[in-house]
Amino acid sequence: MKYNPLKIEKKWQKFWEQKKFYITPDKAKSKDNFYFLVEFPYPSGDLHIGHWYAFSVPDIAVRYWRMKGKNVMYPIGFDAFGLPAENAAIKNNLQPGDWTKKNIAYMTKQLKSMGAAFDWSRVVSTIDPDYYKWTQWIFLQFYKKGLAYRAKTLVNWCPKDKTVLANEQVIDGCCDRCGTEVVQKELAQWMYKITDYADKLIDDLEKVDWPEVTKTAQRNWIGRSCGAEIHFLLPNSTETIKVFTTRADTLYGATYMVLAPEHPLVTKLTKDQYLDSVGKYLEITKKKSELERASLEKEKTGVFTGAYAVNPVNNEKIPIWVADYVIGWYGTGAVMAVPAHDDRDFEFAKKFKLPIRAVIKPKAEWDFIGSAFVSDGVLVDSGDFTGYKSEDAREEIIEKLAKKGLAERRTNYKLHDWVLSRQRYWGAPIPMINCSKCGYKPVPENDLPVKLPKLEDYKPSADGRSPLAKAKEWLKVKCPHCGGEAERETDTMDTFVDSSWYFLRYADPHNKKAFADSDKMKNWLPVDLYVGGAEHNTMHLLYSRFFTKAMYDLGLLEFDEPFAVRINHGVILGPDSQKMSKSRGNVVNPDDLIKKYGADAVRMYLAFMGPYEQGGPWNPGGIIGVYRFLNRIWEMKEGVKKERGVLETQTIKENRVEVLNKESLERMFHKTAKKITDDIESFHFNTAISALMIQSNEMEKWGRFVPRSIFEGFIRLLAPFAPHITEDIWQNTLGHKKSIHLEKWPEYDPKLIVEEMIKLVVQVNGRARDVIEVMAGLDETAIREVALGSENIKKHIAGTEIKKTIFVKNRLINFVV
RNA sequence: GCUCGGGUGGCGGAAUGGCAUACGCACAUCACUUAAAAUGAUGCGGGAGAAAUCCCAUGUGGGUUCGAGUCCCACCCCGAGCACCA
Repeated sequence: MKYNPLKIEKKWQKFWEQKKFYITPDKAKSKDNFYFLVEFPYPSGDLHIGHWYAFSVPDIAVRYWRMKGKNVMYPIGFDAFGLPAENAAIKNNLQPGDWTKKNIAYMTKQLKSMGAAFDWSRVVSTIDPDYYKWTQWIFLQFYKKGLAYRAKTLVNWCPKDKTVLANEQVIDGCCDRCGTEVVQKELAQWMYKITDYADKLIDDLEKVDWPEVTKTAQRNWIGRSCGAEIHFLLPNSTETIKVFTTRADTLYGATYMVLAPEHPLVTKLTKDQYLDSVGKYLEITKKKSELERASLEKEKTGVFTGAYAVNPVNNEKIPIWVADYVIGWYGTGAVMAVPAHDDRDFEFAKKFKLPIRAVIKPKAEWDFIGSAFVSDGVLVDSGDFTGYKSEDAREEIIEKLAKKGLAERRTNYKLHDWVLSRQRYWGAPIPMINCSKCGYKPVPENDLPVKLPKLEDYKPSADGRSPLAKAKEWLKVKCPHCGGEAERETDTMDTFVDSSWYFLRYADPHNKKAFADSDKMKNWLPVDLYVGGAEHNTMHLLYSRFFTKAMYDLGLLEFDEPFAVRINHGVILGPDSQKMSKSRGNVVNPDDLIKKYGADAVRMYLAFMGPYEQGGPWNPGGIIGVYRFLNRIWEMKEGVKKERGVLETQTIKENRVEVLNKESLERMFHKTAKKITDDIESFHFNTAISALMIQSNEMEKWGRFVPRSIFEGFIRLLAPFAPHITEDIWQNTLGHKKSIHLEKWPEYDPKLIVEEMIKLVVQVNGRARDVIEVMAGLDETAIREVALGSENIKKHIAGTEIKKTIFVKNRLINFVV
């Protein structure tokens, strides 16, 4: 019978489902638990090859750890609320709920065709009221502790999607969903106080085994910088202007000050004759978009206010300017400008012909005409501090000013609080009630969930009012405080809120009384291994860490980092090396591939094509290689039905008879088993598959005489990679009664992976000149004798004297002449 | 500009400081076939040579070492993230 993947795969998938193999108990006798998490998909409607990469490749490791005797939980779910689903529903003229549920049903079917060891009994969907009840409940716990609050601030507004966005969702000034340029709007929004955790979020990165890229991305994103706020006095006034700086050592070089246009003192301190020009400047900046303002290409602009500030270290009067290169919300919105030691100030000073005064010098003489000197050095022209090193001067100057009340140490962060409210329909309602008498009051926990009402017209509106405002009946509610007439909050939550705790729910997905039972969480959490895309570095992964830390502080969790180990997978690109997209027409459809080659071949090829962290373009011709490999295994099984007890056979190669003996094949098998064991554990699936191919190439030489014991071991090694074909061979051909996926992983014998005969390289002057086959473990004297017997070596050292011999046991001998 | 990755055959890629190019794809020749597909065998970095064998080659230029794709220094290119954050 020919290899027919379609037929056998369906059959075994059904078998596994009926036998409930992958339904993971919370505890299993004498087995350690292993929580293996992959990012749950967003139900876009169709499984694409990227999903296969994300789920079927890690499934190799899942199946491996199960065979190794661990009780592995591999859950799956759907991140189903959110903008894209809603936009798709609008486009298709459907209810978002109908659209999403249809997609979930279809994708569930597709996911099952993957042959992954998902535990379908734990499936979680964020749109399920039983789920978002707890999303709302967690919000209320945060609210009670002041970690969720409402405030009016400048927020990112997407004019197309008609909603606010978190800072993390603005990419290069544009909405990360639709690409429209984001505008700044002052709106009252619900926020999570993630900034309270800025330090812990940076410092605790030490505790986790995550890729360095992810860690640095998070550190950069949080952007901690330690420095001081320094008070500049205004002449004839008690008022001061505070500036934030990390370079107090350059204070003597401050020649002017710059306020951001948003700074509250700008109009107040501007002198009469400058009011016109400053007013005009403020007008112009207001019209600029964030993107324009942030553009580095444009020339710096600014105006003088006519006012002066006094430098606290030397009582020098310096002019105060307004310029939009200073960011209003960061630090104090005001900076002291030290053009000699800051690139931006330098550029500005040159343009407006402001003085440039060097106060830090490297050892050598240095001229500031060309550019600013921004490194640390030694202070010059700095009063009492002349001669100090930068790093000392910083401390001392702050210290001195602090004593006079003119400075205080300060740490600033780039991180903003997380704006979680969205003026859109398709999300979990924020469980708050707005009473005209009492203000905002939380929905009593007993009334949760606040269910999302069905709305005929759920489209967003331009005025920033959520569509839920149209649900008149739903809106009306009694104030939980005074009992009077009140209205529900109409904003919904950002989807990232839903996904910030889903991994907790998998531990206890059907709990009606709590988001998860604490004993059940003990079984599984924190997550042992989390595999997902690098695009979540500063979003989902940061938010989840924040949730975990906040919930830990609330006493809801017993750990403060959610994911012990993180692996980022690469992205599969189209054959043209471009990102796959329908408009480009370079989308690879996994369903077609399965029909042609089977799920085993698809998963194996994805694992084989390169390092998992790397991803890369899909090569349409490549899959045939693993397909052929599986076919050869399929053919090979025919000869193995019976153990023939053959210890030796032969094959003819290049007209030479090659003698094959079972012992050396056995040794090779143990080496292969070790290689594959190590490779799976380190996620090097491509080299593991290569080792499988090498082993099978060797076994093929045996024709119909492949020793059964070795073949069975091989099938077990192959099982995590190609679960269907191995199951079929295991049960149907080899006649085992139980599933291969309940078998133990082959343990290799360390004694057998040591070769008896080894190929030892003979070098002359570090260049390989011969290879000799010798007994393993021979010492230098013996090897030297054999090596010097080689004709080619004799030739290379003829007429010269051996000055030195380098000998590496079992590897090489090198004669230096 | 800063931070983190990476640069190896026609292609995807392999190599604890020790035979560079494993494994696979593509390609070529042969076998099977009326033919093709499938399958199998052989070859496949460049150069010289009948061959044995030798020389050159891991982005570029230096260095360390008996020996460097691997370590160090400088530079070039590609990718990702951050970016007027004081």
